[in-house]
Amino acid sequence: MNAATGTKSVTADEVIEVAGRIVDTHGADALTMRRLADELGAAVTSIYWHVGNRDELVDALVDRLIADMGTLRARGATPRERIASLARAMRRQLLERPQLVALAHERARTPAMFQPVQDAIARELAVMGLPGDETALALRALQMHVITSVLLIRSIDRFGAQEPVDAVEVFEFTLAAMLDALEARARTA
Amino acid sequence: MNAATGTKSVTADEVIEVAGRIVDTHGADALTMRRLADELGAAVTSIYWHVGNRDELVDALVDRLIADMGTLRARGATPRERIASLARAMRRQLLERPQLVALAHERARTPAMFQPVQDAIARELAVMGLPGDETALALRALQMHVITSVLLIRSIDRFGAQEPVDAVEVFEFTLAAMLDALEARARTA
DNA sequence: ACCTGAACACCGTTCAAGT
DNA sequence: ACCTGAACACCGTTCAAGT
Repeated sequence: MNAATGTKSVTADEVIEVAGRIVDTHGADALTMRRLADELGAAVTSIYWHVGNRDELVDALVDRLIADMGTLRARGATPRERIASLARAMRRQLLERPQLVALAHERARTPAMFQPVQDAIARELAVMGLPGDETALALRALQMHVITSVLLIRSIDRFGAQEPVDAVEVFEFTLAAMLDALEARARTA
Repeated sequence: MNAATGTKSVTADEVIEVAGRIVDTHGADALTMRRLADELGAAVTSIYWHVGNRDELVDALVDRLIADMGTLRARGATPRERIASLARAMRRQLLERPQLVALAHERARTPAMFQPVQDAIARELAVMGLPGDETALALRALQMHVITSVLLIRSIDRFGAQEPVDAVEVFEFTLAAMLDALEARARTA
């Protein structure tokens, strides 16, 4: 507390937390320095002292998202089922904070977000018998599919069809198709 | 030409065209009313008279993109090859103006963009023998795949793998996997 | 019908000044 | 070390005033 002005003292962690709440509930555009200052009960300029400028603040937000991503565990007996379970778990986790995921994606931090599952999936692909030189492609395709289903979650329902299609159904259809293809590749190799 | 002020007269078409060039070459964020006015050689406020506000201007830009999308023709002998050719043609066309595609997507106009190919692909799916009640899902999945490959084009290369993977390769892998799955569904039905 | 500048309410950011 | 208000250069938009 600042005795002279009557305004609260603020920490960097506090700034980041409130900023994260604004992004989660009102979207990235709603994160303005003035609104943030208001909700913190501090002057706009004090934010700059703690976290640098808006760009660095968003970077800190993304860093925290990545750090918060707990290590996901594979479930199932076969490599196919274990890969599917990892993809679903990742998707579920990312869907809790889609706004922040979009921010992370814009800043090319998607790789970092996928790091926890990346190695686990690669291991399952090896068990499955996929040739080593096809692992990179498979990982990329799977990651694309997961991130897509999170980033495009809002639009998929109104994707211009006569009947509405469930987002999960689309996700599962393509995931199954990819796993079929990977198993086929492993079999012929 | 306005004789009194020496500034050029401007038409709505002109505004939209210059705005489109700014978006294509410098991105959507670069499209500010003041910059647009500068490049047009007119006052900021005259833009409002011709195209309404920024929001309506972007809508007009998207409308024009959709209108410009020529009807794409399928190539190949089999339904599978014809669907693949439509997906590739669509992708190629959208890749010419990725910034505008992103704008159209944000505004939920993706369905309209896909309208030209939507019907053509549905026809091929019917020839292939896919049950009618699975057509909507297949269309949605294919559209998701095409739009993804355009929207995520910038990030795919740095997607955090050891070796870089070609974007076209990822696109073709998943496309082939989906077509395999659809053919299998058609066969068992 | 068309174009204009002035004005308003927003942005992010810098900086000198406080304690 | 931490917080502040004033000021600057940007935004989009409105409006009364011109021709």
